[in-house]
Amino acid sequence: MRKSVSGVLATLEHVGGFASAQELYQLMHRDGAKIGLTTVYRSLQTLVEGNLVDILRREDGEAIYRLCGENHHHHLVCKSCGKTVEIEGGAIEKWAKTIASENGFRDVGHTAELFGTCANC
Amino acid sequence: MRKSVSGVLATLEHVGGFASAQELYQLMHRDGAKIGLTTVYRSLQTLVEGNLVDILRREDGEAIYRLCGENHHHHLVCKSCGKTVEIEGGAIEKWAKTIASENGFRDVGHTAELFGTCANC
DNA sequence: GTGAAAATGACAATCATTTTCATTTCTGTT
DNA sequence: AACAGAAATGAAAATGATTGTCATTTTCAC
Ligand SMILES: [Zn+2]
Ligand SMILES: [Zn+2]
Ligand SMILES: [Zn+2]
Ligand SMILES: [Zn+2]
Repeated sequence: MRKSVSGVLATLEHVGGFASAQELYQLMHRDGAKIGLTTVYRSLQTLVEGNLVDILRREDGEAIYRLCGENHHHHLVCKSCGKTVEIEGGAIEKWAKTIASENGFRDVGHTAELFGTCANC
Repeated sequence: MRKSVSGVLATLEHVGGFASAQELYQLMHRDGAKIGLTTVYRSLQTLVEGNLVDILRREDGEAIYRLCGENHHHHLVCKSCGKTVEIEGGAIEKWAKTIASENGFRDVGHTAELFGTCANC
């Protein structure tokens, strides 16, 4: 694996959760890495193509990345105050698998997010 | 309701499924409507705030809109050839409601999409 | 009719992402 | 080592959706 790619991968491991390309770029620079923003984008693309990293979207459309195989969960987000609860998605995982096999699909991933108004709002 | 807002709403009804702001703007112009792109965005924002319209994201991050309460379904998309299957999401609807009430959330909506490789690819 | 307030739209600004392209680094060959 | 060609890099420009600005128009209550 290219040095730039493994550097981005290491940074993603270090943050633990989600991070955008811009955030990763800033983090790497704060740690003294000499990598360009373009290369961060290219490395992320490589990692996504190699199924090492998942890509999802923030609510504003910005792409965020996370390691595959990590503690997989979903989110329940309050539209008003932003409060976020991490959700175990067992039921959804099962559903995704069922639907996939019913339709002859392989290597099926999924996104699922819940959003509403929390008790305080 | 403002004229511009109901115009956007009508266009969204007419297309039936998902549409981006830019697409709606073009459609409305093709039909002779004199509405600015800015107002299309503002009307969509109003509709989303009024819970008349849902907002999701295309894979490239572009925002797409659809009427709430319409024949609600999810998608199973082939990453390779783009083949798309519409999915009845009964199990997900139930899951969303359960999670929401367990966490004291109200007015909970959700997004859920499946993506993989179809039998032909 | 008057004037305040809301709505509109042209245009500019913003911001993530992609493209371009010149330069640097790598890799194998003589 | 010297060389050539390929791959990788990054700075800067281009792109494209979305948002902000602000002068003008429309609406509405009095
Ligand atoms: Zn809240
Ligand atoms: Zn899941
Ligand atoms: Zn396919
Ligand atoms: Zn659903």
